[in-house]
Amino acid sequence: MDKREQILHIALELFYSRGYDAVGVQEIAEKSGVSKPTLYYYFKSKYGLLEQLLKEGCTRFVEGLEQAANFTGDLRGTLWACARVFADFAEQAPRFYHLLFSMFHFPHESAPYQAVRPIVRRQQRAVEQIFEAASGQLGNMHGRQKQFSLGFAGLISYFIEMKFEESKSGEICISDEEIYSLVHQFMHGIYS
Amino acid sequence: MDKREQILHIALELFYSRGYDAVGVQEIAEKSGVSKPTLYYYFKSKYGLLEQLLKEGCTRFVEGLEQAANFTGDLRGTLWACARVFADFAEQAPRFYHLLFSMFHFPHESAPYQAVRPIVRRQQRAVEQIFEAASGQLGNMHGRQKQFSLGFAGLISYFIEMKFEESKSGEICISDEEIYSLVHQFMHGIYS
DNA sequence: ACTATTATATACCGTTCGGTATAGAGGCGT
DNA sequence: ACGCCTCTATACCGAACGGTATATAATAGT
Repeated sequence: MDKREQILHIALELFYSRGYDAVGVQEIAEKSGVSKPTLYYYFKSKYGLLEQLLKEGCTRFVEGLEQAANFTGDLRGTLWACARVFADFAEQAPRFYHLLFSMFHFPHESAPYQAVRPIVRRQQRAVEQIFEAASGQLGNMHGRQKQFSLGFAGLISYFIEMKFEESKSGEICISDEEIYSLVHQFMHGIYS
Repeated sequence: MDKREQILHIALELFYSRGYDAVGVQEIAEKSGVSKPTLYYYFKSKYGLLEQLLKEGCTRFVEGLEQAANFTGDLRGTLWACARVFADFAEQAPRFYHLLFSMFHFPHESAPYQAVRPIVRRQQRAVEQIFEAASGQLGNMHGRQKQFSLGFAGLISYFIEMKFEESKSGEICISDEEIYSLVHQFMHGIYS
């Protein structure tokens, strides 16, 4: 692994476990086996390192989500596909997933939130788009697209969070059935 | 306002807007109009200040939630009462609410999360208790209490977050009808 | 009046923070 | 052999960090 990758890897590990602000550049460099100027050579600042980390870790996820959110008439299927993208992401890159979603909730003026803001936006727009496209079919959701999209995203991410808390290894596995059940719950409530 | 209260007030404002780690004790003291040793006189450390802030701000909320979560046979009514407690809290202390819920998502090893952990626990237990009590009535939710409780909490907090993002003033108002609709959505899905 | 306790400030501690000036090593084309 | 570009380290910067030793007002009990 080259040094640049190594730095990103260690930074993820540290930001994940203690948070961006609580981790010093010094420590990242030392644990990566490089000196500080090397880190500053690749990423021009601590913030730049965070940005790059997010950018390189999210590309596939966000693109996958946008593709899955392409509504073609089947709401259940579309929601299922989106939930699957979330779940795959959380399975394949659990630390990264956790870091990302914790940053979603940071104070809006903080540096970490500034860095995730574009990703939050893209993710939210993708999910909203589903319900906007579907509102043509389902009159009763008119004007409630935003409520539904946030509700859906909230349901998914809380479910994944629950899986993390259950897991001892830090790794999780989410079956297709679980996702189906979750989407079903969202669409038809807890009684069915 | 006495100095102790003033410090807590300013600390809330600063932690809310930039996060615990990014705010220095110096700044809190200066903006509160006191010197650092005064701050350390009332709260023995920066972390102690955070703990005290959370404790004093949460007591009423958590107690209210535990009371509302007392299941007496009416699931819809119980969920409604709980959601109302969340909403009241968010209305009455928006900054505090936001700070608290952002800390729920911090890295588990970080100092801020250590401080909110007991509150998270109490809150989760209260909501779980509802579904455990209700599972006697509703066979189909057996074994899924945790999923439901996290799903419910997720739905509520995402809804409130949405209200915050819509609001320009930072203050929000959540009507009884909105809460009813939210609980209904949770129980019967988005189609009804 | 004397003493003890509470509440406050000045001035300082060592450490760590994010970031950089400078220089050297290694390959690479000419 | 020379200059150029990429990569890396030593050693340092001023500022800010969390926290404290010490002194002093003010208040209250006796």
